[in-house]
Amino acid sequence: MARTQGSHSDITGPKVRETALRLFAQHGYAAVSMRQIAREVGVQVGALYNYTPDKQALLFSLLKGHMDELLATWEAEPRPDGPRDRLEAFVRFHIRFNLDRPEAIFISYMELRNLAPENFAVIEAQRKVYEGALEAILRDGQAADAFSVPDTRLASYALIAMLTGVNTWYRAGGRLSIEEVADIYWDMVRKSVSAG
Amino acid sequence: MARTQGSHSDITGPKVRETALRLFAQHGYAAVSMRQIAREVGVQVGALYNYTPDKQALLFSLLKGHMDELLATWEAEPRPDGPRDRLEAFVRFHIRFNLDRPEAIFISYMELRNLAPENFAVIEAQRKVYEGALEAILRDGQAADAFSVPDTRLASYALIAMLTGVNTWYRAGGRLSIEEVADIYWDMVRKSVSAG
DNA sequence: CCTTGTTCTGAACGCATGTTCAGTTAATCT
DNA sequence: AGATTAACTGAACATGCGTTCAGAACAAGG
Repeated sequence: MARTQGSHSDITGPKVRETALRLFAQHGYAAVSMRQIAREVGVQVGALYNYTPDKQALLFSLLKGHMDELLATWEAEPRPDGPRDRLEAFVRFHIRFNLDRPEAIFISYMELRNLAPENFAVIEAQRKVYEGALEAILRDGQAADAFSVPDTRLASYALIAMLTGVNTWYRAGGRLSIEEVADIYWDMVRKSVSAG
Repeated sequence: MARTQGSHSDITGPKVRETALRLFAQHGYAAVSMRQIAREVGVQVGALYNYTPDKQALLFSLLKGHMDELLATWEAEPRPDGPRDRLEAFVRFHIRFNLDRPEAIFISYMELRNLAPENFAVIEAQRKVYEGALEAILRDGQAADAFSVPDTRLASYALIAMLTGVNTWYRAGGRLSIEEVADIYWDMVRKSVSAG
């Protein structure tokens, strides 16, 4: 046997990526085999290599695609005036974006160490750009006396961790909507950087 | 060849655990082989099985030991009066404890999914006990009007994530001491649960 | 010194891994 | 309809995996 009925790269290609994303998120990159991905896609393992040069490139491509989307979406967001509203926009964007694609978020935090060094450097640089946006907001707010944040670098780490943590417990269909969650987190963030 | 000079279980045993902890933290459980552990310990792979029935038990033993220590140490901590001081004690304890053993903390968050289901249940229950202590503090503080935290469950998740995130960036010998870091985090936590 | 028990080696087991490739079939183009 | 290209199969490759075990070398106790 060989090429199967209805087979097409426009279908199989995305399917490979979706399946890999799901399995990597579920079991971890190292614990997932190419054969396992192939089985769930519905092809033989050799066929996967029409869509990725190797397993490592598949992981990198998923992470890179995710980071590109993150940065592009953030760039396209409306940019309110004033540090307070800007911070609120960041908080709500981050929570919404994260909860909309939990698997991609998950592997982009968990599988960094499974990236080859040169791939890691690329993703890490993109993450720094994104997190730098938050720190810039804090710095501006501090300079304008809108916030009380002596160490903006550290505060940005603290807030990012807090916001990203939402993915560890939130499940769609729970008792809170994404908007309600964002409200509560924004309230805590707002107070944490206030003069208090 | 067989038993080597100076070999003793009091030496090799801990060495196996330390090495496994370090390698699991560095590369992930699934990516580390028993042969790799053996090589760094300085024995042949078969010798490892004098110290663990299998690889899974080694991971579980490390996580279990860590959680036992966490709970025992927290129980032994002084328990100040009043929600405010109690929260401060928790924050400072958590940061200090985490920064003192970054590798154990790291794998206890990253390798949960590599635990067999029955092992996972044990660790998860212990973690709930620990995180429950934070939520209890928040609940008491809310009841006593010391805090303004409408959703104590969610707030406990948010704070735990924020505090645990310190391990992702803190490196010993950096520009801030552990005490200084704890001061800054406590300031943010205090404000985030205040009436603001 | 000799025995007993501990600790380790070296080799093997069966199986899974990532990757390659010649050959085959389906889809597409002329 | 025939030729060409795209998509996939099935099998193979070398390597690595977790685990087991008989036997050898060491340490400890009498």
